[in-house]
Formats: sequence, structure tokens, C-alpha cells
Amino acid sequence: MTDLPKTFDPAEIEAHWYAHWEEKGLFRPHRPDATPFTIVNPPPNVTGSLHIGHALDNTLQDVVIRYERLRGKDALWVVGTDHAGIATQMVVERQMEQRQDKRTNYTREQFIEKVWEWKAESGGAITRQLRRLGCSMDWTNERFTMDEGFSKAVVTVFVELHRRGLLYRDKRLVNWDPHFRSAISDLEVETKEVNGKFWHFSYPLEDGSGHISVATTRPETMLADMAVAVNPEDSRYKALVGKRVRLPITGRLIPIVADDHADPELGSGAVKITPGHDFNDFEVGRRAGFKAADMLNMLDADAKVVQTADGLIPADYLGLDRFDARKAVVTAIEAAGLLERVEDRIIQTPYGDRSGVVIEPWLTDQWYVAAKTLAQPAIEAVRSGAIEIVPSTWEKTWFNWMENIQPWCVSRQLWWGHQIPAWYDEDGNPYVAQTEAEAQALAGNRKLTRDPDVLDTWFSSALWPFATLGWPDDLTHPSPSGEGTGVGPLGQTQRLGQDAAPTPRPGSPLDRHYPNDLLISGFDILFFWDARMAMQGIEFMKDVPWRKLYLHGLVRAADGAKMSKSKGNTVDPLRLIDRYGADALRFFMSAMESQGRDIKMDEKRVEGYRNFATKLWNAARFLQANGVTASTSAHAPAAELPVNRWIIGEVVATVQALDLAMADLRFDAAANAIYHFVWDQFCDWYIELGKPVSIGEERGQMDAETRAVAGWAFDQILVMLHPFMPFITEELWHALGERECDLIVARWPQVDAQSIDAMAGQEIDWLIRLVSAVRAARTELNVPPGAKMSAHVRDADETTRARIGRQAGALARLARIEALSFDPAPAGGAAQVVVDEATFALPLEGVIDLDAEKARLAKGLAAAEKERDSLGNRLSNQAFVEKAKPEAIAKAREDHAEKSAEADRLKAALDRLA
RNA sequence: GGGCGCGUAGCUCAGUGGUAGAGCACACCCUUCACACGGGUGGGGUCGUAGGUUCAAUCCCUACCGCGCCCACCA
Repeated sequence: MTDLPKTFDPAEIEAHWYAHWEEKGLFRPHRPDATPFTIVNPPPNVTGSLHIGHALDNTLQDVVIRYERLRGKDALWVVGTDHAGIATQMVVERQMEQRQDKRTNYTREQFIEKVWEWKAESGGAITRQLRRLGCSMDWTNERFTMDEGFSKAVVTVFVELHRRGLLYRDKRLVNWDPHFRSAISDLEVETKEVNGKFWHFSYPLEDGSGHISVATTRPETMLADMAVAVNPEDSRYKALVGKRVRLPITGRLIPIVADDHADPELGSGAVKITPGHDFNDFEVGRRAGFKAADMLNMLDADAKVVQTADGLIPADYLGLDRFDARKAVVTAIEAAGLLERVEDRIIQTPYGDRSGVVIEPWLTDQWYVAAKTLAQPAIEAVRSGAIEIVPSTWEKTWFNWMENIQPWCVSRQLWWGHQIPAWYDEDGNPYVAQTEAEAQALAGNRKLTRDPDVLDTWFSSALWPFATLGWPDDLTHPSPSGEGTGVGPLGQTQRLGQDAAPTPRPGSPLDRHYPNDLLISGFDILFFWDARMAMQGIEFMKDVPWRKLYLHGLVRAADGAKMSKSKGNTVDPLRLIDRYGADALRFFMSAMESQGRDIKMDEKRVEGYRNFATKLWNAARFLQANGVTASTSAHAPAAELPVNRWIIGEVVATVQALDLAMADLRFDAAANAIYHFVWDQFCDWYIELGKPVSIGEERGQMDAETRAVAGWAFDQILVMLHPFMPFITEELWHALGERECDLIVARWPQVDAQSIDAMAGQEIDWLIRLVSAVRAARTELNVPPGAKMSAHVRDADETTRARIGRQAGALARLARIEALSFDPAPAGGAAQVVVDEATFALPLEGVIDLDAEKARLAKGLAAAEKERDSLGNRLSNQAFVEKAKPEAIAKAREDHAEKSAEADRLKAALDRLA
């Protein structure tokens, strides 16, 4: 136990205690017999650095995990980083560019080696930053989505999904990102509204009998048009169905088909069909009888024009960028006199969320997950309550997305990531297996080549809740697909019987910690990550990944705008930590988190919580100076003094409030409960009431009982506050005495409602109201703060007389009332204070401004009368008395009587002044 | 086109079927022996608008006005 320095330096404390906790293994104390409690951290990108959203997300998780750890659970917070396919490859490629180097100067193996080197040197900065925030993760089992065990899980899942028919290769339109030259999933496409044009073309009929008008926002695609569609009900065009159109520029002959997709209200009612470059047209094309393989493609991976299979695109178009091709097509159509008109129009345009370039629907072979099948049990899990979503408003969003889910494209044309475990023979038949040897076994002596693609990063992170816990090795039989199983090109499977479904090895981490108890995530990754974890978790573990899903909002800039690097309005959490301390930032995040709503950044408020930390610090200094030390018992010490019995009850009430708030994941309510207890009860009243009485010039001693109770109450404060402010509380915990354990693994206060003493509570409540009322009167009458006064009490009942006797010292110190008598006040002016049944007269002869005092009393009287009359009116309302709940009537009667009496006393006091 | 959320004190936000709270800001007072990153006192809101339900609405319902977000193939 050391004396606390006068000033509180968060930086020093934070570094010291974090290192201490981690070295001693206190983030994951050995508690094999305790109830497990598990959270997995959303693995941040290995390229990432801590932004304000991480600060919120991780603070909330740490609050929960520390709370559960203090409550004695076997609390596990799984941590690791994500290999972040595109993001990481971008970072390394950008570095290469700076050295006049590029990825394609290397073989795939060499490049991947470079990425691993990058990771070893620069990756994972965020894990150090999470430590600065105070996050108590289990670093001893830190994972990476491409570490050996995790990779095994990914391959196993891929092979197994394929074996179950839930993952397949298909040729269809994908969202193609020409910048990355890769397919991306629907979720990675952002639709934006941009100013565009609507071009109306006139297509000549083959037989020369006229023209048909079509309109498009993407003229260049006409080079690959394969039909014109009209609505079958559209009488204008019925006669034309079955005729053919001679396309301008290419001269291709294409049919006019009937299809419901054509909207008679829109444009001319006829629509050009480009099955190879438009999702709608693809479907129309299929209905018109085209096979996917026959759909014309006119773009390459860079979105430059290439020759279609029929060879009809004129040579001067080949190699043009898609936007140049657009201009060229329009120019040519116009020159041919076939451009009817051009309209300005707002167009919904798809962009790649990472590349920012316009996405091209492109016909390729990709791997798809049968999301629709996997979604069904995930829908059911929420519907049945197996997963509870908090706040529940998100359930609808969950259902809506899951119910309309499309096949999930999981292959990416990148180098960095989990390479797809599929091999092709010379005829392009795929063999999916865990290893090349197994694939070869399936293929016989055909020569195999491995699929060069990698998996969508979210495919692997979807496995996070179980693959970090030892899956699949900790299953009763390690490989769920068994030895040498796989699927050949014709889909022959060696399916295991349902009875052979592997289960977690009893007692293994997988067994103990799956399902996780809770997932905390931002709603921005609800579909990307949360939903996919639910789908994969249920499929492979036969149980939900987590019992509860808590979704929080975004941290916004002070003006309410979304923070983004491009806008330059980001707030760096590390700067806030430097300036105010991690505890203050964490408390801010907790106190502002009211179930899912966005949080607006308010630095003044962070500062306020830094001030709160300082307040706590100084309270500890005061206690220390008065010989208060660590309590020796978890239970409240025996106490006789009302003030001590009162604070014990207040501690218990605060624990109850906190437990309630935490059970509901009301972080704001929890933070506010402990904040107000510390500041408004403990510091403002308890410490003041417990201050030793000065005897003459000598400083008095705090009595032994109060020292014991203060020590105990402060200990409970430190424990309760620890989840929110781990650093300062740990520091003070040790500053106040020798401890058996560190605070991080201390014991959460045990609630004992018996400790609440109602009598003592009422007495201190009375005392607080009396002191406050006297102070208010003094201030309003401009009585000098230091002036000591006497008081004459009238109408005091036995209880009040007894309280006055016990609390004389407190009244002297806090209200500056030195002498109290039950004799009538002497003649002359006096301020009068009414508390309950008693009236306190404070003689101020010569000093008092009688008019001011009259005005003061009149104001109080008016307020009391107003409430009295309002309640009176309610009570005299027949309808109220007949229909209101009995409790409400009783309450109104009680309040009415109270207010009436108060008004009467104030009136009497006022009369005495007249 | 669907879905969700928000509009409460100057600002940022809680909240409850019985005439409203916090933090900051503001005003006045206080260098009182833990703390001026403090203490004390105080001012400030017809709880977006209009209807409805109810004995009673800021809280429930409806419509409207404003703001934000998500999803969706209108060429």
C-alpha cells in the first residue's frame, strides 16, 4: 500500500496494469469447474488499425466479459485477426507499387510469401491497440483466419458443404469487379444513384416493314444483344412477336420475344435483351431458350470489349473500354439515324464497395453456396428464440434478408486467401477434396490442376465461433467427411449416415464454449458475418453459434455525419485515450450505448468521464488519508450509525440496479447507475457525512465503524466500476491495501437485500432534504457561506427529534447550523424551512431581507398548492375514482394529503412573517 | 417500391399511461483541511404537427411534416 500521488496519470497506470494482467494470465484464469461464458471477437482485418467503431464494439464486449469474469464464470473472449483477402492483397500490392514493383512480377507462391512477410512485420497493429483500450481477450489462443488449424476447418467445411450438395460450381452472371478482376458477392455491391442518360434506339425489323423502339441506359451492351422483348399482353407488339430485328452495327439477327419482364408502361414497352450482361436479361434469355453457355459475352475481365462468339462486332470496337465503347455505339447509332432521343435520368448503378468502380454483370464459372437451404434453420433459430436478437427490431431485417437470400458466390480471383480445394481434369471436371492426393484418388489417372481461386473472406470468418475452439479436431471423429470421401464430377457421394454425425469431444473447449453465449457486433456486418455464422454454425455444429446477438449502432461524427477517411471527419480513439485515458473513453462508450442507436461523438462528454475518474481518484486519496483500507470481508461490516447503514443499503441497491441493467444489456443504465452512486451518493453525501469532526484546531479522527464501512463500500465501488474503468479501479484497489487477488479476478458484490435498512435510509434521506433546503434558503437569502446559524424547530415529532439529536454534527458541518433548539424562535426576522412535519426557523435578525424571504416562501407555497390542487382535481373526478387502478387512487390520496400539509405549513410560515 | 429508426431543456441524450430527467453549456456564490478535472445554489422544456383511444398520453393508435439508415433487377 502506497500513498497515492496527487495527480492521476492514466497513461502510466494503463501500461502497467495491462502488462501485469497479461503476464499473470488473468484474462483467462483457470476455472475448469466454473460455468463457461464465451464471446468471440469479430476478427479485425490484419491490415486494420483501431477506429472509433472498434472502440465501441470492443468496449462493450470487454464490459460484459469482465463482468462475467468477476461473477466467477469461466469467461473466454476469443480473439484473432482476419486475413482480409482483398484488403491485405491491396496493401501489399500498393507497397510494391511504391517500389516500382508489382504482383505479377512474382509467381503466386512468391507473392503469398511476401504477404506473410508483410504480416509478420506490420500485421496486427490493431492487437496492440486493443490492449491499449484495456480489452481482456485470451491472447494465449490468438488466432488468424489463415493459421493452420483454421485453414483446416475452412477446407473441411468447403469439402463437406460440397459433399452435402450445398456448394456447387455454376456458370451464371456474377457481380464482376473489373478493378480487382474478381467476382464479388451481392453484399459487396453498393448501389448508388448517379446522373445518367436514357437512350432510345430504333431497331430495324428484318423484313424492312418498320422499326421497333428500345431504350437503354447502357448502349454499349447492344453489341451483345440477343433479343428484343415485349410484354405478351401488349397489343401494340403482338403482331411483331416471332419477327426478327437486324441489329445496327453488328448486323446480328435477333428475335422479338414475348416476356413479362417487358413493362408496357416503360419507354416504348419494348426492351433490348443482353443476357450476358444484365441480370434481368439473363433470366429473359433463359426463358427464351438460350443456354448459359450460348449467351454472348462482349467484355473481358477488365471490362474492355472483346469479340462475341459470333464474331459480329466490328474490329474498331474491340479493345475499347466499356465507357468508350458506349460513346462509340451512340455515335454510330446516331450517324445511322437510329437515335430517337436521349433523356437525362437518375440511374441506380452498382459499385464495388472496396474498388469503387462500376460493377459489371459477367458470365463466369464460380463456386456458389446454397444459401437458401442454409438460411432456413437460421430463420427458424430466431423465430424459435434459440437466438435472441437485441434489440429485437432487427429480427424483421434478419427474416427479410434470409427469406430473399440468393446463392452466395464464394470464389474470388485473388491470390491471398484460402485456395479452393478443387482440382480439374483436362476436361474441366472438378474434384473436391481435402488434399490433392484425395482428389487424385477420385480422378484416377487423369491429370489434375488446382482451382486458382480463393474463398471469400467471409466464408472463413463465418466459422469463427467454432473453428477457433478446436473444430474439427475436437470432434468425436475428427474429420466429418471421413477418410477419403469427396465428390467426383458426376456427383457420386459417399454419404455418411446421419447417426455418424460427429459431436464435440466431451470436456473440450469446443464442447464447453459452443454455443457462445453472446455475440456483440455492429449492425453493418449483420449480413456479411452474423448471418453467415448462424448458417454455418447450425449446419456444422447442429446448434446456434450464440444464444444472444447484440447489435449496436455506428459512432458518428459530432455533426451526425458518418465518419469516413475520405470526409476527413474521423476521430482517432487512440488520441482520445492519450488525452483522457482509456477508462474515460470506455465509460463514454458504455454510457452512450442505449441498445442499438447510433452514438454521436461528443468529446466534452469523454472529458466529463475523465473528470469522473479523477473524482474517484480523489475520493480514494481522502479515504487513504483517513486510514481507510481495504475491507477484509465480502460482506458488509456490522454498523450502528444510520449513515453507515444507509450507505450499505445504497451499495446493495446499486449492485441490484447494475445486475438488472447487465442482464438486459443496457450498458447506459449500468454505467449511469454506478456513476451516480459514486458521485451523488458516495462522494457528495457519504464522505461528507462521514468526515471527522474537527475538535478545536485538531483534526479529528474518523471513527472505526465508518472506516470499516467506507472501506467496504469503496471496495464494492471498485468492483462494480471495474468492467467499465478497469485501469483506475485496479490501481486504487491495490493502493488501498494488500489484496489476495487482483481486482480483475475479484468477486462481484453479493446482493443481500437484508442489508437494506429502510429506517436508516429514511433518516439520511431526511437529512439530505433538510441540509439541501437550508442551503437553498441560505443561498437565496444571500447568507454568507461561512455564517453559522442556529435553528428553532417547531412541530417536530418524536422521530424528527431523535434524528436531530443523532445528526446534529452533520447539520453543523453541512448546513452550518450550530445550535438547534425546540424553543420558539425569538422575535425578529427568520428564514423558515419546512421539511416533512417540522418547520425550522433560522433567526436572521438584522440580516434578513424580509421581502426576499416572503417571496421565497410564496414560491414554495405556490408550487405546493399547484400540485395539491392538481391532485385534488383528479380525486374529485368521479371517472378517476371509479375507473383508475386502486394503487393509483391510493397514491393520489397520499400525495394530496402530503402536499396539502406542506402548503399549510408554508402558509403558516408566511403568516408568521406578516 | 418495401422495411427500420429518429424528432424530449441551448447542445448531446435517457425515460415512464398519472403534468418530465442526466451530462455539458449557462447564471450567481465559494481559494471550506479528497478533488476548481472541484463544491453549493439556480434558470431553462405547451416532450415535431393534427386527430383518436383512455378517468388520465410525452409515452398506445392513425395521418402528416422533417431527418437518417437498410433492402430491392424497372431496361
